[in-house]
Amino acid sequence: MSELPKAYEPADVEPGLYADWEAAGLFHAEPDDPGEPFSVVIPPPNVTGSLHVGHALDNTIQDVIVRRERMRGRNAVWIPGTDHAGIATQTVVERQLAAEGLTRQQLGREAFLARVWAWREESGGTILRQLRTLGCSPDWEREAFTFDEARNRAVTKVFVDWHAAGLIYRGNRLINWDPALRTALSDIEVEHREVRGELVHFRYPLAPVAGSDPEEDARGITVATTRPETMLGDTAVAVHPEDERYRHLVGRAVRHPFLDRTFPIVGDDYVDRAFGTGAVKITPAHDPNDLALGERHGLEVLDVMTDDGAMAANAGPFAGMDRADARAAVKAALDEAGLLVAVEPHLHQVGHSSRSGVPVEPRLSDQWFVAVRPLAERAAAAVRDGRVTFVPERMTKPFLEWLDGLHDWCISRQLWWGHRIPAWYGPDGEVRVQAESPGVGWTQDEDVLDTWFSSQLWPFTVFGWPDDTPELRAWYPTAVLVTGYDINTFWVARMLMAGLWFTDDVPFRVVHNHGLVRDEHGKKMSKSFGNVIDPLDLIARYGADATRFALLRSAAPGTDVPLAEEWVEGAKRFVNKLWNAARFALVNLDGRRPGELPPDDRLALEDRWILDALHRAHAEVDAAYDAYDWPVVARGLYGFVWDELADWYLEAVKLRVHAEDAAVADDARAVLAHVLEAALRLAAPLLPFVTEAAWRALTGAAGGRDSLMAASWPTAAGRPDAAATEEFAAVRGLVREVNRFRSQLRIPPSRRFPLVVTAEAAVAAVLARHVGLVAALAGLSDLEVVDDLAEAPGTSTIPFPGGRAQVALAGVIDVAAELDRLGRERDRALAEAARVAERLDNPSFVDRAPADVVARERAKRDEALRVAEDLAARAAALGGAGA
RNA sequence: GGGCGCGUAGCUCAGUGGGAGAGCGCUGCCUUCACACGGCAGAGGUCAGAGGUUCGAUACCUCUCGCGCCCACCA
Repeated sequence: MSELPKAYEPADVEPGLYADWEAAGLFHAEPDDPGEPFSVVIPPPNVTGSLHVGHALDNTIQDVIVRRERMRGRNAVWIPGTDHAGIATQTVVERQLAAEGLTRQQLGREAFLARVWAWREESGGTILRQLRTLGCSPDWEREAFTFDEARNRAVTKVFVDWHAAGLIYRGNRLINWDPALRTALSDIEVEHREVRGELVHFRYPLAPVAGSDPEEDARGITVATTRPETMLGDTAVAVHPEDERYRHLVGRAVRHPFLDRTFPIVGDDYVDRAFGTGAVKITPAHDPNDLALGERHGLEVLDVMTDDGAMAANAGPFAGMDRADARAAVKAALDEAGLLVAVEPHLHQVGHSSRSGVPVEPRLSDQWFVAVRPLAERAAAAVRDGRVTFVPERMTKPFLEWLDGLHDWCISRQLWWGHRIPAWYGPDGEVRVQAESPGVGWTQDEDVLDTWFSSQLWPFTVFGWPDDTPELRAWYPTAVLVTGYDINTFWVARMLMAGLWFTDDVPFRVVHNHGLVRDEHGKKMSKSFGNVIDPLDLIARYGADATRFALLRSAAPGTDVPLAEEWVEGAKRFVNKLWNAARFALVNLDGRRPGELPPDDRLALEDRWILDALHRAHAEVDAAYDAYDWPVVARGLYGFVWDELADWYLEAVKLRVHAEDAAVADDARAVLAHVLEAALRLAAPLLPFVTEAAWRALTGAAGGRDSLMAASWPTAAGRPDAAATEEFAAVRGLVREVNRFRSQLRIPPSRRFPLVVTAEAAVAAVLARHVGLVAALAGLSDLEVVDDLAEAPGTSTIPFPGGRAQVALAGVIDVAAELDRLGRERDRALAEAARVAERLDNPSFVDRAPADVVARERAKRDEALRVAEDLAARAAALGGAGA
């Protein structure tokens, strides 16, 4: 009879619903649609990518936010798109070429780019398609790409404008060079890794001067270095000017042992006298500190390496060697020349390219830079005055500190795939920065821009900037940026800087940082470790809802997200539970649709209680949604649906929906329909598929625009009723106690039996009002409530808010087990009483603690003592009976 | 070197200045008319350690130990 299958099968439901939503245009928004504008832009994934579990988390969060805002009546839009990902994409296509035995140089720039575009056309949409299976609801009609025509126009404008403002300049500066990729990198593309290296001590002989001591000259000066190969580019030795050991040598020169040149010993207080030998070899071309020192002393700058990290022609006998080989060769040559003094192991941090993994080479190079100071200051101000806030808040401080220490940003890359730099070089060496070529004879800069240069403009270029569009006016600034904390520096900071500069507004009001998805033991997922979880696989086996739920359940803001496949399985069970709650409703509602609640005087205790529980769950879940506190959202929904709605309310309401009295049944159905429907709405953003399927069945909605997606967000779903909850707790307490007996006595749930409960007046009154309910829930054939608390063997005392009751059970119980239990409970009660009594004996407590706390403690002590007495008496009685 | 986070049940984690919790796992019983992707019952914790504040600390402060992350141009 049921229209719904017994078990929820996501694969049968999800694709159809998604297609229906999309066809109905439910993802699409126009700037002049009704409602307060609300927007989110996707952190554009690399076109090369496919959906990994981190994307799944990031996009689930965005989807949940956007879906809820739509339901709240906002004119919400979520902009999808991809990033051209300069280095990553170029590498992928180069690898394909390599498989064909080709290089990009062989192809030439134009042909190579054509090839990348072709590849992008073919497989660039993969990840966005995969987002659909996850249930994501961006406005697909607004898809953008960081390297399309519109974005290119914006990038060029930004470059030209910043150049005109003096914020972009070309300079010969020390940059991070990736010798494998043969391009410059920015500082944040360098990862510092600890490396076991060597500190090599060697001597530079002094160049003799008139009157110098030949012995001292030969002994020279000993320096220490982790990079012996750079000595080929040394142009000075530096000592601390007040170092007694070396002061007399300042002004002398040393002779290079392998190259025909000499260079000076200089005094500079940059030198740390305590480190190494107190004398430092200076290589201005390959070390930032050395360069700074070199500038102070007018030193020569000798770049001794080539683009691919080999020693250059000026490296004498070492020319042509790879820098790693040169390191060993120089060391050997020093040893042979008798100049090697000592080699000691040395642990230190070495910068590696985050793109290719090879050690970065600091090199002096002609590159384009963004002068970040003025931009960073504006960004920091926006954070400090609260125009932008971070969730969680603790991300703020490191962000500000990072902005504070920011160096100029090297934005030129020696690649082909990317936005071309709009700088033109004239025949006479003149440089012009402008969108179009100045004319014949001018050639454009060969380099492209750092990928992040275009990504930083994303929140406004997706809305058509630099044009003044309706989209930009309606949806900018965006509401919240959802991203992992790991790219706050790469991306978030730069969007903030660019956004403030060009739009005079923040690009987003909230930065919501989530963590990284890890395995269930907090380990990073990696292919080599074999602990990678594929979200598409999870979706295929457990469904999108379960995958979303499992992710968000652990996704506390800013905290890494542990995930195990079993947990997704658990989430699926929850989805199935919700489904079956809907099935139950469907078969019992007898065609009734959710609508008005019956008047208060026709509500049963369980109705009033579940409405109170709904009220509390609604408040909790709503607040958690607002706070981006996903675990609390998930727990709140889970607890309400499973523990309260399914385990108690549905059981309780069965009595009445099956009642002969049609009016009674109808009232029960009304509440059931209302509560279930409200729960579906509250869960809809997180579990869009199962809730939609259930909601359609429940409401008879036709689909299309008649969708839960387009339904309104509950505002006052439940109603507070603390008294009902307290009264229902008495019912629950008694039912649980009976269940305990049943379990202990191994009485099957199907077997019904009569029960007599003796209780103190207050409790008896409550229970007497609900004998039918208790009997139904506890599976009793008959329930008698006696207003006279009696002590009897084989009974169980149940404390209730207003007093106690005792359950007397017919039949034989396991005396030994019961005595054991009574003993333990009595010990517990006595320990509790003793602890509370101790507290009450303390005059300071009685004086200083609030009166209600003291009163509660007194009651607690008395109750514990009484319970202990009861337990003792019952144990005695039971012992007597059993003897 | 600087900054941040975390140590609570076997595992993953909530939590609060006055009653130690959840999910999974584990044990026992149950084919109860929404669900065996289920129901009921149960076992299991010196809340890392020390000191301080307080009438009272798992919670607030300090320190110690352990784990993790980010940032950083000391050769």
